[in-house]
Amino acid sequence: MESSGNIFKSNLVLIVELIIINKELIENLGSDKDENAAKAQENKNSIYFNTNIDLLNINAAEIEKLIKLPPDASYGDYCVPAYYLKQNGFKGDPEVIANKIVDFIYSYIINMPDNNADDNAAESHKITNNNDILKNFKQYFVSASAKGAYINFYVNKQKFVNYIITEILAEKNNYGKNYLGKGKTVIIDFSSPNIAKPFGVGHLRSTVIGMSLARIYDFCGYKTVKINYLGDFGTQFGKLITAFCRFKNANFDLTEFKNDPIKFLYKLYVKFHSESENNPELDDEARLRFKKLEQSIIGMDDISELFDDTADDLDNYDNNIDGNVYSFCDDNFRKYSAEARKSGDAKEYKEKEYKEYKECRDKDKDEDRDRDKTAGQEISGELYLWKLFRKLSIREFKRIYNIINVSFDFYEGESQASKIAVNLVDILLETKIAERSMDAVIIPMGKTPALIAKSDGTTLYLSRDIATALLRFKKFKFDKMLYVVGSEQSLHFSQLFNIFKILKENEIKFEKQDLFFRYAPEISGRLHHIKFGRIIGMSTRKGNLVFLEDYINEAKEKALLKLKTDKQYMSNLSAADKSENSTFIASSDVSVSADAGAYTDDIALKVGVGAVIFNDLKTRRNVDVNFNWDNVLSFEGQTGPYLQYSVARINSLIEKLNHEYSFKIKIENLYTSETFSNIIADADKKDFCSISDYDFELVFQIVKHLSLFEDTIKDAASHDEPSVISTYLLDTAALFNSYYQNYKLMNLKSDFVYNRIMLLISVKIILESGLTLLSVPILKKM
RNA sequence: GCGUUCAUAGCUCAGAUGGAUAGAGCAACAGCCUUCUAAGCUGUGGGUCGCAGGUUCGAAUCCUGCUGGACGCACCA
Repeated sequence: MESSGNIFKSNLVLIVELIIINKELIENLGSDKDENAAKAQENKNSIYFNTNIDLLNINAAEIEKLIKLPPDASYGDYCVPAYYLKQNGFKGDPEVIANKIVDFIYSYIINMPDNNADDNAAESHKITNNNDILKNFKQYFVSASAKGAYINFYVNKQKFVNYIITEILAEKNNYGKNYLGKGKTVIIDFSSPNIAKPFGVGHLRSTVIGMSLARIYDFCGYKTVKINYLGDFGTQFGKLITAFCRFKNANFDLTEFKNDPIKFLYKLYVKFHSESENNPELDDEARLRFKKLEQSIIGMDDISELFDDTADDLDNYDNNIDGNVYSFCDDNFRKYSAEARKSGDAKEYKEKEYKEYKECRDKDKDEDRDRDKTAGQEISGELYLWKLFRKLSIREFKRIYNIINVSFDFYEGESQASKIAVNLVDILLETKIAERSMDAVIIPMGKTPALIAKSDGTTLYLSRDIATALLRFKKFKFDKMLYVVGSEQSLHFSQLFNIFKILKENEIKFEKQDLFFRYAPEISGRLHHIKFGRIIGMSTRKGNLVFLEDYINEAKEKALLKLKTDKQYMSNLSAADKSENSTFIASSDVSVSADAGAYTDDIALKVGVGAVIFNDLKTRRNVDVNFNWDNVLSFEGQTGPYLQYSVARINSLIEKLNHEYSFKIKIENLYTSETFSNIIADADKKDFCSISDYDFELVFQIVKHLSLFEDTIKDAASHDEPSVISTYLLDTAALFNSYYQNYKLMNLKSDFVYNRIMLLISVKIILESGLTLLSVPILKKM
């Protein structure tokens, strides 16, 4: 299915095609060679220029790029810079070209009387068709002018307004959708918080940018897969497990662990770091514990049960916390660790470690089924605790994501890939793509080689990422994969992408490998790092790290304060309490009987969330943002609440007008019913702009802006940049608010008001679509 | 030192294949709630687009150099 697109623009495309194909004629206009004009004068019904635009070997999308918007509405509604046409064979001074083209448009199109199709029907089918192009152009455009090097076109404003509004009412929340991604799959890897740490604002940007991109790609017809790649692996878990076991007898408060496990673990982690400064033995133990963890996982035949996110184990944890948790704290580990360190010099020690590690892995290859059957019972303390921390964290993350309208199709983790990563390292060594360097394994490239295995044989972030990409390609055959990760990891991703490029160059070496590894060369070119700048100066007012929830709560409190001091809001709220039929509450989220306090609370939360999310999406990704509490907590100007407020205002206005004029427009069914189908059916008769020129210039400006929504979406998708939509929505809201303030609708003639309600609904549809794409909550009332 | 990236109004930012007069919002100042929600609207002031060259008919945008900031540069993720 094709998007209907903007008929004004597509007609202009056809005319530009006509212009290009008649290049020679146009260049000769006014010269001796200009015989056409004379002939045209003699016989107005004949066409003396080439109208067979099918001869043109350029597709419409390319032509569309030649069409721009003038910087000022007084210059025209669309324009074509004449210097752009030089790439299509036009020569000479752009100003002269522009003037000649405008002459051409007047003499051959605008001033030419309409042909009867029959006159030329015998001549050629194509010409008949193209006469329609000319007729359409005259219908949709009223004039053209040359100003400097530009050819400016003016639309028939009345038709334009009617057309766009009808289009929006017909398509509703599908307006602006396109099919760029039809049949394609895109994976979006975002958020990626670390297990056992509170969800900090550090991960907020990735989360909101990723979620928005997912919605945008979906809007563009892609199949999107949202993946949360949890930081659930690496030495840090060795540290955490070490701390959990070591400090359990010291300042260990199990009640705290039970009540808020994530914050508790975070404290533990901080404590580990302060202790390890004076006690490096702790770091050694942590590394070993991580190694044991990785071995436990690699030793498993089927790791999928580890990633089953259902809550069963957690119920068990809640009930048996004392017995279970303690039983897995392994005191003997300290002895083991100390002995290991004593056994010989460092190099020998490392080799011993690596040998043990290999043995453990090879056991798995021997397919020792009996051993695997009992693996569950022999679960190591490290594995148990890791699993527990992981599940607790996911439970907590899901709670937070729910608040900010974020969801995932899959929760993955680095741990899932470690087994494959280990095999992969071996293959890369075998194929001589990788080599050993100072006991570690590297892939040489440029100035900084990529390190894919540590000298003790354990995997690294990079090797796990290679493996993960393989796993995902096997599963989804994605066309594109976006990693929404901060720009500080640019080197990591350029190495990752480089590795896949190298694998592609060495494709032939993979022919003998398992099918799985033969995917590797396919992946090159499909991966993209969607980087974003840091948030600078982010700290609480007291100077500590900020957790997302505290951040949202602060915004919510501010909104609550504002609501409670807002006389209008409070009087409406109390009126709603008194009257069951109140228009105020009838279409709101909460029933009349519900507690007004809870209702207010809900609004405040959504305003706070809107402010927080929008703040991260309003500027372009790549720039570092200076964090400033006053800016974030401001609800005025270019903010999320301003947009939410605009929607609420539209709702309120429509409701009042609806009631006042008894229109019976069922706005609450806007997206679900056949609403407006009658209007759309006789759109030609319907006129959304006449009656008066009271407000028409601004109405036209608004509608013109609404018509740009489609292009805005494409722009946002092609640059992976949600802020394009943010900027667009701010302009939309500003136009609406200006209209709202300057043109009062109450007390005007009824059909005029009716038409303007259709305009308001169109604005509402665009704002709501846009806010949805950004995951900013939409409020019916504020 | 090498690499990536950024520098536009007092502040936060738009300005995306080079193109018409560089735009918004905050803040400042002056107005607007006996008619639709003032989380709003109207107006004023405010810019040598970091600096210096270069390419071009034309540069905030592209190239080079410089200055200043951020980030990264092998066993962390």
